[in-house]
Amino acid sequence: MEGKTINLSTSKIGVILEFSETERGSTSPAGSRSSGPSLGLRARRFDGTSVQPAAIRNLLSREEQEHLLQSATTLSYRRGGSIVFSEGEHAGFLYFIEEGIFRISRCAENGRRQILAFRVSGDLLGRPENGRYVNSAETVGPARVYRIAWQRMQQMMLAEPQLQLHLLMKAADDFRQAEHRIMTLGQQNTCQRLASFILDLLNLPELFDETRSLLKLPVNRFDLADYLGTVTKSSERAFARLESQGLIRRVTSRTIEILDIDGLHLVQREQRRGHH
Amino acid sequence: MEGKTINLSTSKIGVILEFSETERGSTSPAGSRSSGPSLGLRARRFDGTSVQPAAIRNLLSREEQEHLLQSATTLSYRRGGSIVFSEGEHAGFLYFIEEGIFRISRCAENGRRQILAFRVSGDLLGRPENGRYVNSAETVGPARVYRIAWQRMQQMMLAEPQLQLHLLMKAADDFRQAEHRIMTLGQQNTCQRLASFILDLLNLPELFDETRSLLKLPVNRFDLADYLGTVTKSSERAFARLESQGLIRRVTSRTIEILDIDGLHLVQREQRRGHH
DNA sequence: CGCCGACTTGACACCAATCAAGATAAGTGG
DNA sequence: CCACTTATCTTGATTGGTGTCAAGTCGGCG
Repeated sequence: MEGKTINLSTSKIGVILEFSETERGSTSPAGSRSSGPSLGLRARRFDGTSVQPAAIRNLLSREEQEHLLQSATTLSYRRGGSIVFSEGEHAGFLYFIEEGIFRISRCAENGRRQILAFRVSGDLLGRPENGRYVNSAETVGPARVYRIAWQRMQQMMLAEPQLQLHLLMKAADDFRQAEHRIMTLGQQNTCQRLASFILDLLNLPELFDETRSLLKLPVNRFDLADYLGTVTKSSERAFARLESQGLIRRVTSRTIEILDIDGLHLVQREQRRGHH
Repeated sequence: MEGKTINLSTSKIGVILEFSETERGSTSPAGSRSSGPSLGLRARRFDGTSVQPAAIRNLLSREEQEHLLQSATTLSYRRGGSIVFSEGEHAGFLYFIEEGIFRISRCAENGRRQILAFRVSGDLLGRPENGRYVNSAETVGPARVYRIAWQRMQQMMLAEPQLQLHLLMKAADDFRQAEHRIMTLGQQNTCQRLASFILDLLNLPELFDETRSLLKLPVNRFDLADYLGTVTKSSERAFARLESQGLIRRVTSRTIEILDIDGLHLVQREQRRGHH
């Protein structure tokens, strides 16, 4: 499960681990699983919020980043469904996403899984709570991260106030995204949530072929349902509804053609219950 | 609307403003309004998560806190429904809650209001996004805050890394609470959400008279519905259901008797759809 | 007393979850 | 290369939950 040494384009890293797919990535009774294409995501927001990525990424100078990365280890994941860390584990590391999509999930007391968020390049994984991870992180397709021990991280934060500020803004950033999700889950029905999800994905150039208006869905139906807070049947119905309204067209199960972006925005704005 | 000078127990502050109630606190078409009793909340988490408040509050030494507060202005609100700041305004200040409950809300594009969170003593209000507030903050009953200009705050953060760390942990704290809400809104039906809300409130000694098992609800039905992501009718139905199951008893509209805490926990754990 | 706001409830239509079962695609071994 | 297995995607029928509209009740206040 480890050993192969490769070069990371943005920095020189010591130890490199290479993960092969070892197990099913899902803790859900639904038995979710993800596998996707090779994705090279940019540091663009997953949700629709307008944040200048550069302003956040450039909080650290080139040298500081290099310095930070000298304490880091790179992990590569070949496939989707690989577990980065699991809910309840001792939180040893902070992870920086270099490439790929990750799903952040948590199991409710009744056993149902909720996908709290998807994370993309430039995002952080693994904030601890009382020394333990409270969420699980798994890959959705091939991915690469580098990680730093939290212990080391804390030392560096004390020495480098800028690094703290970086983390602060990242946390605030994730917080805004979480608020966005609260709005979606609190006010929109399944169909609207799906429309919101699609519109979010359109912001990722790696998934959206703008010339042909084709969107590649990075997740399967189980993951999608667990993200939208519903079941596969309902998300399926939502697809059917959007298609019947002529807003999208299902090409394959993982590819949809976007026919009417403005229409999708209108769906979002509707009152929760049909049309009034 | 201003002028009266009083003493703040924890520090000496220069300018003191006293707010009288000036307007309806709601931007919702539902026309929500809150008024409550005088509440002196401790720095205890609103939701059920276990966080050591002391560990967070004591990040700053007594002297540092005093120093921080010398740049602060205290605002007092006599009643609920007072606007601290509104969504879209220029974000001039960071607010520290000294006493009282606040609701954090945002208007969706369709005009519906969502209450994202309630905030209590020890929490922060007014994180900006691109220089503007993205949420509105209003009082829920009498309250007192002190505020510091963000410009001043940034200066002090550069000089005091510990202050940054304090804010970082606060942001992470709010983030955890937001994740908790995502779980609730994504997986639970209205009845379960109400049970969760009630269980959260039981942690606030100011609202829960443990000896008589009486809980004072700090919000009206409109606020409650906007918090649970539903309408008054449904939250009312949820009350009726919990009452018919013998878990609570409605004494007045703002007071309920808690009959079976364990039963409320069981309701939370149910599958979303009834009983299976 | 009568107004007014907030709380409560009923009737109805629609949405969503559950249980199933069929259809499609992908991977596997002969 | 084809038949088989397997996983995933898709689709009905039923039942219960939820939003909308509307009407009625309670309590405070002038």
